[in-house]
Amino acid sequence: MATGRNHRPATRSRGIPEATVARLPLYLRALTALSERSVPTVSSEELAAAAGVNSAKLRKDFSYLGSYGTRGVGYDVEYLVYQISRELGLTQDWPVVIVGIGNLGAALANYGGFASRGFRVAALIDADPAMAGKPVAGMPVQHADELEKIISDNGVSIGVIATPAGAAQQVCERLVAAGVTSILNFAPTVLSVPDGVDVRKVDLSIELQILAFHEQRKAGEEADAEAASRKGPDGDMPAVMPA
Amino acid sequence: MATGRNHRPATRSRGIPEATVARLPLYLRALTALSERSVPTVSSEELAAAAGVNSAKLRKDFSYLGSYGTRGVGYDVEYLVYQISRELGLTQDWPVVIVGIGNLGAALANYGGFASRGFRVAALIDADPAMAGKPVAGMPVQHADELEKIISDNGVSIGVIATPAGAAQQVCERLVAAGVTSILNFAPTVLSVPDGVDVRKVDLSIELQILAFHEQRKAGEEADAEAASRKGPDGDMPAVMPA
DNA sequence: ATGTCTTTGTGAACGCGTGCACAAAGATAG
DNA sequence: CTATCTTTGTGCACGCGTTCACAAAGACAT
Ligand SMILES: NC(=O)c1ccc[n+]([C@@H]2O[C@H](COP(=O)([O-])OP(=O)(O)OC[C@H]3O[C@@H](n4cnc5c(N)ncnc54)[C@H](O)[C@@H]3O)[C@@H](O)[C@H]2O)c1
Ligand SMILES: NC(=O)c1ccc[n+]([C@@H]2O[C@H](COP(=O)([O-])OP(=O)(O)OC[C@H]3O[C@@H](n4cnc5c(N)ncnc54)[C@H](O)[C@@H]3O)[C@@H](O)[C@H]2O)c1
Repeated sequence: MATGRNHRPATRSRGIPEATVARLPLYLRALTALSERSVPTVSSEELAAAAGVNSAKLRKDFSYLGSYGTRGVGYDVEYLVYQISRELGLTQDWPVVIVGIGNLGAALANYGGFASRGFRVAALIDADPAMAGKPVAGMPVQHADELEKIISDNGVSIGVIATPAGAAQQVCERLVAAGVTSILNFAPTVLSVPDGVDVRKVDLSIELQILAFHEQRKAGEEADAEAASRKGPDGDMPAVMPA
Repeated sequence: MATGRNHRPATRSRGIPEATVARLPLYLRALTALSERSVPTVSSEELAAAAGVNSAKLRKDFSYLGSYGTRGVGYDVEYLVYQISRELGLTQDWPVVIVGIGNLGAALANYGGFASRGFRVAALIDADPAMAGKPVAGMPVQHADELEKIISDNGVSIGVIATPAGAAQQVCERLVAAGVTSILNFAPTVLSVPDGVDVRKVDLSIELQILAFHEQRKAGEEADAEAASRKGPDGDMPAVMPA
């Protein structure tokens, strides 16, 4: 994702739409749960309910992968787990580095959900000399000076940034220069990267603000319903622009 | 967001599209940075670059809020900060509770970015009796038994779930029953909620899997380019379905 | 073998979001 | 006051994603 670009123009990789790719992990999680309960087959209706999506959407999503269902029966759970895993690239091992081992970075390092799929934390990296060598989640933190060597030695292509916002762009550039081509960014900044590098962001603050917007709207609608008969339809908005 | 529904059918609140709402916090962040540098006005082109979006998109987004720009000049930074803050509901105080004070919950509690906008951590809640009373981020953890009282006493309408996946749905139901109408979910589960309750999810595992997909595709394209002349266009896929 | 019944896979319609391109607005200079 | 120049606000077209609705496919019973 390059500077200022946040939607993929023609990246329907092998014809698989981006929106579908984003839902495959959801299906995979639901299927894994079924697999653990030894359920042999599942219908699109049942699986869709478990994944929290529309069944027509699920069938269309699967149709991009191929015809893996059996009409009148449904989908073979184990087979579908394998197919989706393969499509997502989870049949191979993905070494990941986490940069910035503070509150959040340490929590991520301790997170078990990493290893559960093919992701393996290859190294924890921090710029603070006091952190170097300290064990976090049973793994010694390495100094940022080693970044390039770590990436190269372990063949890391996915990096997680959990540094303060001010350091994120610089860390990003070092990661990319060292060979990382996918970045998961937790710092509240827009990252600029060259073409061919994917960036996904997780931003708590943005999520909360979106919730606040809808929350305010709900409160406003209640108030509107109450005050509807008293005033005009327009609540309170200065029509003129100051300054 | 009700069970299985993940896009808002007719929620263009006052005509503001959901996609626009999701970008407003991005603009707000860029504008705040400009404001701190005492920049008086900014053009759509400059602001769009700072926020990492297309300038036409930015102008269209702002047009949903009203005509706040001046042709030939641009937008007044301070005024726009105020308007967007107001639109997002950030001019008021939003008390938030965090449920599940483990690795992640503690990191969230320690996160400074919460208070920077109108969000205030009203309480930290955990089910573990050993946690009760223990200070985290300078605040005593309260036991889950107190959940309903805390929500009610503080007028909390936004809840953050950072419990294990198995507990999330149950915690969610208690939050909703107690009056919470917006939930930010970090647990890897699909939450079922009644109409009128918004759920947003943050899922590290899904983000990584999406990155892995594109990563695999990049690697595959390189391999394809290399092996293009040797084999047919279809790499390796069993055409038959087993079992 | 034939019929019934379930469920998939997909064609088609629709709506939303994006980005182009330009007319209108207003600032600024002469 | 007029001309020029910059930048906004938006009409329009296009493409993606979602959903409906149904024909085709196959399982299963008789
Ligand atoms: N804590 C949260 O819950 C939370 C939530 C959302 C977003 N964030 C964001 O995540 C980031 C980290 O948050 P945190 O609470 O862990 O902060 P923190 O201050 O606890 O940790 C940051 C760590 O990054 C290290 N660091 C600084 N510069 C570095 C560099 N150039 N290279 C390598 N390491 C470097 C620091 O030494 C420190 O250990 C911040 O950008 C924050 O805004 C945090
Ligand atoms: N740690 C991460 O980086 C990370 C990343 C992504 C997702 N997650 C998810 O976030 C959640 C929390 O992760 P974690 O690493 O902090 O786990 P954790 O086990 O460290 O913490 C979970 C906490 O929730 C508490 N809890 C359990 N049941 C509860 C209940 N019914 N009510 C209130 N509290 C309850 C536990 O006592 C514990 O303190 C998990 O669902 C995990 O999958 C974590």
